[in-house]
Order: sequence, then C-alpha cells, then structure tokens
Amino acid sequence: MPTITLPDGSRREFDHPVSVHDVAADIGPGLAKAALAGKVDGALVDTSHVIDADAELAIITARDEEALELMRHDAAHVMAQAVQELYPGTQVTIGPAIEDGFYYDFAREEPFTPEDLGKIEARMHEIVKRDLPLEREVLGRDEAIRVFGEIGEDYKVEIIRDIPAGEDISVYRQGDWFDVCRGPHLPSTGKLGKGFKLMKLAGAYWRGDSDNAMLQRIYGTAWRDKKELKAYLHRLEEAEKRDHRKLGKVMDLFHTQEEAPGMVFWHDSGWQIYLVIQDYIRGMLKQHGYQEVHTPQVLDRSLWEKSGHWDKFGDMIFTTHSEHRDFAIKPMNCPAHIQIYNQGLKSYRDLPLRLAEFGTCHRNEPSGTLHGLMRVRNFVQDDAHIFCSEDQILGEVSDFIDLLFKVYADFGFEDISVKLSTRPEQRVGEEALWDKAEQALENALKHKGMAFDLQPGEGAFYGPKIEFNLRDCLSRVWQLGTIQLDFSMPGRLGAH
RNA sequence: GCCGGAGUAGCUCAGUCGGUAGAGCAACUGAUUCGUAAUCAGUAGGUCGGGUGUUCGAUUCACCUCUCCGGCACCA
Repeated sequence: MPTITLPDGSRREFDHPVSVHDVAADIGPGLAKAALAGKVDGALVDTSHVIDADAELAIITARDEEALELMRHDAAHVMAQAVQELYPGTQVTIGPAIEDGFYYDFAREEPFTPEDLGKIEARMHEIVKRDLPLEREVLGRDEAIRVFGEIGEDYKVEIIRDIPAGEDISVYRQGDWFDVCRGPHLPSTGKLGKGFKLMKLAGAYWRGDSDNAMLQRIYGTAWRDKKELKAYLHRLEEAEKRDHRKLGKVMDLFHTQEEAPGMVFWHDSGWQIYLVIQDYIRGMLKQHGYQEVHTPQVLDRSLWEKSGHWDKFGDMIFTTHSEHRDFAIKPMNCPAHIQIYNQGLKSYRDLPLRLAEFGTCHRNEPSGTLHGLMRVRNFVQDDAHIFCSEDQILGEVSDFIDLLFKVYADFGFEDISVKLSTRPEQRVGEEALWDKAEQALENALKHKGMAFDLQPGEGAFYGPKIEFNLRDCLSRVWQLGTIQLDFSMPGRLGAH
C-alpha cells in the first residue's frame, strides 16, 4: 500500500490507494481546498489522480509556478466553452497555455468581432462562477472518434486519429462541455478566479500550415489573481511606450511612407545614432581581424542561379534589366564576397580570410511580415564571411561567438537564446557535407559550454546555422546574429 | 501572402443614420515673465489613403486598390 513522501521529506502511509486530494485532506482541510493539482514523481496530475504505489508527491497550490500554467490551460477550456455556448456551430481545435496566457483556435465561418471578445469574456466569468468540476475520463479510440464525430467536431476527430495507438485518449468534462485533452486540469472552473482577460483576435493556420484552412485564434492572458493581471497590463502599457516605432516618430529619428514599404527614411538624429553604432561595429571587426570590403548592389542573375538563391528565393529578389540582361538587386552578400576570394591565387597561408561588409541588401519580403526597423525590405547587413580550412572551424566559430556576445553585452542584451538549426527539406549539397557541417557547429557550441535548443529542419538551404535570438520590449523574439557553415556555396561559385 | 482591425489638421483622436468636417496638444501672432507636462487671447492649418461606381450631391454607401496595426505562414 502506498507510502507518500512529501517535499519536506515526511512520509505518510495509507492502507488503500489515495487521490492527491485525499492526501491533501489528510494533511489539512485548508490545503485540501487550496490544492489545484499534484506532482507525482515529477509529473503533474489532477487532484483526482489516484496513487496506488509508493511515490513522491507535491501538492500544487496557487503559489506554485506550475499552477499558473494549469490555470492558463483551464482558461483556454473555459473560453472554448463560452464560445461554443454563445456561438453554436463553432468547432474547437487546439488551445494551449502559452507565455503570459493562452489561446484557442476556433473554426467558424463568420469572423469574431472585437465586440465579441467582451461577450465571451463575460460568459467566461459566468462559467467560473458556476464552479463546474473538471472530470477526467478515458475513452477508447473508436468511441472518442464516434463521440466527437457525432457533435460535428471534425478537427477533434483528426486530432484523435493522430494520437499514437498506445496512448490513452482522455477527455475533460466541465458541465455539459468537454474536450479531448491530455490534462492535467484544475479541480473546478471556480479555481480559475478572475485574473484573466481576452486580448486579441488573430488568424492562424490549422496545424501551422499555410496550405490548410485558416482558423480564428483568440488570445487571452491569465494570472493568479486580478492584482497580477493588472500588473501585467501595466507592464504591457509601459513596454508599448518603448516601442521603437513610436520612439522613432516622437524623437524624429526615422520614418517610412507608402511609396517605399519596408524601407526607412533616416532623419538626422536617427542617422547620427546609426553612424555611431556602425563605427562601433567597424572598430570591433577591425580589432578581430576582419577586412572590410564593399561590393556591388546589382549583380547578374547568373550568379544567383549558380548559388541556388534564384531557385529558392526568386520571387523575393528585386530585379532590374538592362541591355537584354537580368540583374538582381542583391538580397545578400555571400556570392559577392566569394568573388573577392576568387580574385588571384589563394594559398592555405591566406586562411582564415575574414571579409566583412556593411552590405546593403534588398529583399521583397511578404507584405504581412514588415515591422518597423525589425523586418524591412531594404537593410544593411553587418555581414562577414570567413574562408578557412576545416581544422580552423572550431576556433573561428568560437571566436565569432565571443565577439557576438561582447557586442550584445555592450548593448545591454542579456536574454539571448541560442538555437542550432539543421538541414531543411529543400537544400543543396551532399548529405555527408551536411553531417560534417552540423557536427562542426554542434562541437563548437559544446566547446563553448553553451546551452542551445535544436531546431531540426530550420537551417539555411546551403548549410546549418547557429541562431542568436533576442527579445524586444514587447517580448517578441527576433533572430539577430547567425553563424552559418557552408561547404556548398564556395564550390558552386568556383572557390576552392 | 492569409485572417481580422485601421487609415480624418504636424501628433493623438472625435464625427457625419449621404448635404464638402471638429477637439486637445504642437505651430504662428499678441499680451503675460508667471511657469518647467498644460498662463491668457487670437490666427492659421485638412481635395477625411488612392481609384471606380451608386446618387442631384459621398469623407460618410458599394466594389477595387495601397499602406499601417495585431496575429499566422514565411524569413538566404
């Protein structure tokens, strides 16, 4: 019969299987009431979860970090219930907890309006007030498909079909409403409290694939209580004041206008700042053994065909024509730097050759992606290419990472996440070269003792990359620096 | 590109159930020398993003288009 070990090391013995709630009640009625979930041997479970063997148990209450995630997930369920009560015929799809809140994606012909958000939120508060117990049930696959098929939840049926054969299909019920969900959840809707708010409407593709239908996503934020919610909303307001687009206007730094979407008109004050930063970077590069070069902005199409960019990014390359020739306004500098390397004979003694350029590039980015100075169609890449031998890779990558972190530190960036992005589906180069390149980058990261996430399939078409992502004041993540290892491009452009 | 929202004075925004538009701040002029986010009085400033249609008449309605905002997809 189970012996339960609590976080403080104390043990409680039971002569029968007990639920998390039972254990909490055994400790005290106050805790029983406050219990939101349990953590059994490290895994989060419902308070109704029954323990029948010896285990370590922590009772999760509103004070625990884990509670917040559960509340957010519950908020998504409560929102889905509210939506389906108010707008019959709407199908539910998925609704996870995310940073600061939650969202749920709905399939419905008619678009939700901003006014609807208020109604949905009001109904959510009502559902919280009903304090419906959340009950977990496990269904057989066929039964689950039948149940959700009968109520017309096609997306849920698709989700259920994709759950691996061996796994339980759990359904959480709150009142008349239920959803397929892995859980765990709070004991009842009342535990959600009042610290939530619906924030925005958005479109989102089913399963994140632009070939699929577009669903309607509703984002919300959720906190332990009203006070935390208020504090969060206040932080948001403060962050919005620091939005660089707003500052750019107020401080007369730069502007953009309709005639040049995604391209920046720098005003005097802004340009002075720009130049100071550029001078700083130039100094750093010089100090770290880079040569500064400058290459043409218009290059014959053939160069881009050889490099593979024409195939991969043809529709995003600005072009121009003259005397029966097609030219590309350069979208990147790599091929141009290889032309410099190709000039004259190169000996191994010249390696590593580090070429840097403040390279003006143009890319016809999709209209929906443009964003202030962060995503533009005309920009200057602080770009460099290092030509080196294989045994120099480790040292060069390491040195580059040091340089990059020095620069970020000088600008006060601290929250930097590192990702290793590996071979994408559409790519050039042989598998053996990809193996070698991915391995080399991974080695360098390990050599630096750096924590990183793997992003399979997210590499560039010619090589894997290490990405350095930073957050803006609104907590949005942007890719800043990258280091890419390319065994293919030089060969394609005649460098040896 | 896709879904939704928005584009009205330099800025932030209100408004017209169709009869050519207003507020605050800024600007300018004059008074005040007091203030340190807003002293008083006055003046000026907009083909209401662009196009087409309906109409006697459109900024207001319809359609198209551009740009921006929030997401999604994309991101060399």
